[in-house]
Amino acid sequence: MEPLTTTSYAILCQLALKPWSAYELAEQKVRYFQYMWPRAQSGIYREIKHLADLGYAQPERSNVGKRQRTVYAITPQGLEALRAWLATPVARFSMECEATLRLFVAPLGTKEQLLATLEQVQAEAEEMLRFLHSIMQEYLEGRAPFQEQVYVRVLANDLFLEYLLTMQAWAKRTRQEMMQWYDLSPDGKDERALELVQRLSDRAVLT
Amino acid sequence: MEPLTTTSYAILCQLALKPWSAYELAEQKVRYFQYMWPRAQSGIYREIKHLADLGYAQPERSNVGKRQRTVYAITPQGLEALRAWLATPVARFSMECEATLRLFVAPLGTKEQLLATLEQVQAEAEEMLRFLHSIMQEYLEGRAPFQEQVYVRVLANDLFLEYLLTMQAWAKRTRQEMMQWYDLSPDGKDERALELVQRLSDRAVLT
DNA sequence: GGACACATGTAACGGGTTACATGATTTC
DNA sequence: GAAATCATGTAACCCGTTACATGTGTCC
Repeated sequence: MEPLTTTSYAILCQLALKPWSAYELAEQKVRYFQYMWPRAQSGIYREIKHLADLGYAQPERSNVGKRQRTVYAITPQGLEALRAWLATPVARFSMECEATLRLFVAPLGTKEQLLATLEQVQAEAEEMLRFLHSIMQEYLEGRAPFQEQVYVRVLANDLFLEYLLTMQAWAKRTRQEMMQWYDLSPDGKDERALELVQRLSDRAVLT
Repeated sequence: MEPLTTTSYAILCQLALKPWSAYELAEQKVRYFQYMWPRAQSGIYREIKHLADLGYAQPERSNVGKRQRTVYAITPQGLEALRAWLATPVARFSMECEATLRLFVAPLGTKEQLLATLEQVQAEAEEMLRFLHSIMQEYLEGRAPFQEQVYVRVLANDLFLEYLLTMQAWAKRTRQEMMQWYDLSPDGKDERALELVQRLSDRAVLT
């Protein structure tokens, strides 16, 4: 009855595939928690307990040597909750990019600072692109975890890829644009700016 | 000294342009708080007080009729803080898209549910695209607020546009792909999936 | 003068974070 | 057998949220 968060459902999604310990979910084992839905480790520990309290996950304590270990499995009620979730309206997608905010007060800083910011954006996009590429190789070689899910996962990775390429390309062309500037003042930049606005305006027309 | 959040700096950015009341910042007047950095109204009220406590913003109380009104102006220390911020490493960009998570457990639901989810993503992207288009028109007609900032703002809007187009195009082609499926089971979808993986893998190679 | 939208806030909760704690295993 | 790292968690703070409160113009 009580509404769960998307993070709760993300965990339930993982449990639907097989039982996991909180540690496994929180660490890099589940890679989409690193990139597609990053959350702090402690939040996962808390949330999975919450799921257990609701009866959506069944904890199973065992011992590895002297250390105790708790593995959670999804329950029939948990599966039911997941199914119900799929029928609800989806949460709005969103993006956060501090670099664009910095552009709004660019004239307060230096051109070098702004270029460095954009370089950082580009580098982070490229780091994730390399990671994504290695994942795609795993699928091609048939050795990915949950290889049998490739037909749906490729659709999610498609978005992730295009999003990263978008970020990378933007950082690149914005740097190039800015490198042609003498400084960050508005002087003489109006005409070119309106040209760009016109281009954006055209592209924003729905087809 | 104490580290502010990006939201604090987003507010400081606005104050750097001119003084505002919390109400003006929180409501739709500042459009990028709606789309580029959406935050709840009450958070803005709290954060701007915080900025005042730190001496980064100067509150000026006045009366409109019988109602009191607080307008905040940036202080020299506030400007200095903004400048210092521009020199720090930028926060990582991020995206959240619940729809991709739902793909991971797609077989639990129905094809219709998934298609509806994707339609919703597409519709939301298109709504924002229409909004962005109207903004671009304002610039072209020279009547945008802060028109003189067009040369930097267009760079931010460029990213926003490409990001929205990416979301829209993805939702569209994923729907089309899925409409060719008989159901959500893996049966017979492997070959096509690996074809798509190969394409993603190729695109992910850095140039 | 009642309804309703505008303007300006406060209260309280929860989910996200960082930081810390502690025992086990491996390494050298 | 000391150090480093792995595995498993707890504590506490803070940002973001929703919900509520209340006064003020405006419309009819």
